[in-house]
Amino acid sequence: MARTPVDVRRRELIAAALRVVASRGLHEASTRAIVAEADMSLASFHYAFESRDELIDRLIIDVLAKEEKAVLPDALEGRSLTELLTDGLMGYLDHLRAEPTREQAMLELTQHALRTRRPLAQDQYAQYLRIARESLTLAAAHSGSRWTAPLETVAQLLVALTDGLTLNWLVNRDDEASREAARAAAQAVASLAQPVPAGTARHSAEAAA
Amino acid sequence: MARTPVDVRRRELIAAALRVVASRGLHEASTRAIVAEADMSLASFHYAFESRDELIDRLIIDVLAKEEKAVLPDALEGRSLTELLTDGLMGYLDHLRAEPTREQAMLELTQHALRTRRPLAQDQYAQYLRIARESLTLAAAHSGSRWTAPLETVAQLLVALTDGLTLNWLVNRDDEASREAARAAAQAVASLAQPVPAGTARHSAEAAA
DNA sequence: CGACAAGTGGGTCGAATGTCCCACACGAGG
DNA sequence: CCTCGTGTGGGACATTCGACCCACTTGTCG
Repeated sequence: MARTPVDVRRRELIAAALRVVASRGLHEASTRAIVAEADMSLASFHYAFESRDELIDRLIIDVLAKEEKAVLPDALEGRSLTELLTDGLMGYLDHLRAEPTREQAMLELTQHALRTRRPLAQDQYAQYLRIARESLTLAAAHSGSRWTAPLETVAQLLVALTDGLTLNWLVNRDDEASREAARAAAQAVASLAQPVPAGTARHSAEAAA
Repeated sequence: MARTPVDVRRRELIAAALRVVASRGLHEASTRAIVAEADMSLASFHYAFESRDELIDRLIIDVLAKEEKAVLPDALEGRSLTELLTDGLMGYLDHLRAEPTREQAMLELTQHALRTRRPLAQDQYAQYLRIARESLTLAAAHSGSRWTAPLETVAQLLVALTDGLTLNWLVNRDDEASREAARAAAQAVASLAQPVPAGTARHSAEAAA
């Protein structure tokens, strides 16, 4: 009998649940499918979690917390804003291409939350917005530009774009078409900024988190 | 006993299914929930359709065919490209605000198709692309501009944007924020076009459907 | 060693699901 | 009138689901 403390079992179950959702979809992620993936018994499931719903909630929160990275370009100095944005989006596309099922799982979880736990979906979205804001601020600072539209608005635009590009790629799986669209998107977003005249550059402390 | 020919019963069932999906989500659209909504017996369901899956397929195809309209601006002459795009997106947002559950249902159906009937999802996406192309061509022609990026790419960008804005609004239900984002989006997309010098204007026959 | 909490396994419950069956009600066509 | 094909109703089926229960093992701590 493999005796394992509850909290590690919880982690294992959450990880297994994510794998099942990714590979077979949320509606196939039954308690039995999850425990099979985690190689446990049903009893262990309900020992670790009150209900399936609680696990799904935890899964959303968990997966949400680890979405930190991505999108942030590798911050190369001296590149134009368009280049930085393009790099960022391309990096995201690479990540998407590497783990498409994961991103599809995220989408399904968002939609599930939208029906049953709206606040969770809003938290998720707020997280994306924060990352977008930071990336945009950084990109503007490093390329010597400033946004002509409110940062919050540009961030919303960027998030909407990544969501849309994600769906686009997930549906068509057309790398080249998605890349073209991403390039155009970067150029379009960059048009919402203008160069800061040399000398009036504001100190980059504003670009912090 | 209400004797009804099969084909009208099929239509009624599809309509009822859409209402159920919209109000309660795809996973709650069981055969029983649907026949209850349509006020029929279970036998009528399986007399009209082989299986639930067949109904869902038909629902996707059906709902897909009726998505024609929207996004196309009311084509006012003499307005700038940015204005036309803004109008188009605003019109879409209004539509979304008027029938949020329907659009949410479309999203769920797309995602379902993505897992089980990918070609259907691709058809749906191709349909969106076609509408976007037509709208963009029309808008450029009426505002005396031409796209500096390939039309197909700009269309992909526009579709991605509407998808993203849809998700954004569905999650946050913040009318003003979404409108701001839409305005910024219109401006950004418009930056991918440039005015056609007077005199070199191409005949607008190219703008036809 | 003995008691007790923590963790495990297997079986089971009621509810819901998709599907199917069969006896019946009609209207049309002979 | 009878018959036959198209619908219709009310169950019934096996399967799956989430949840739970209880008897059990194992480590820990006194």
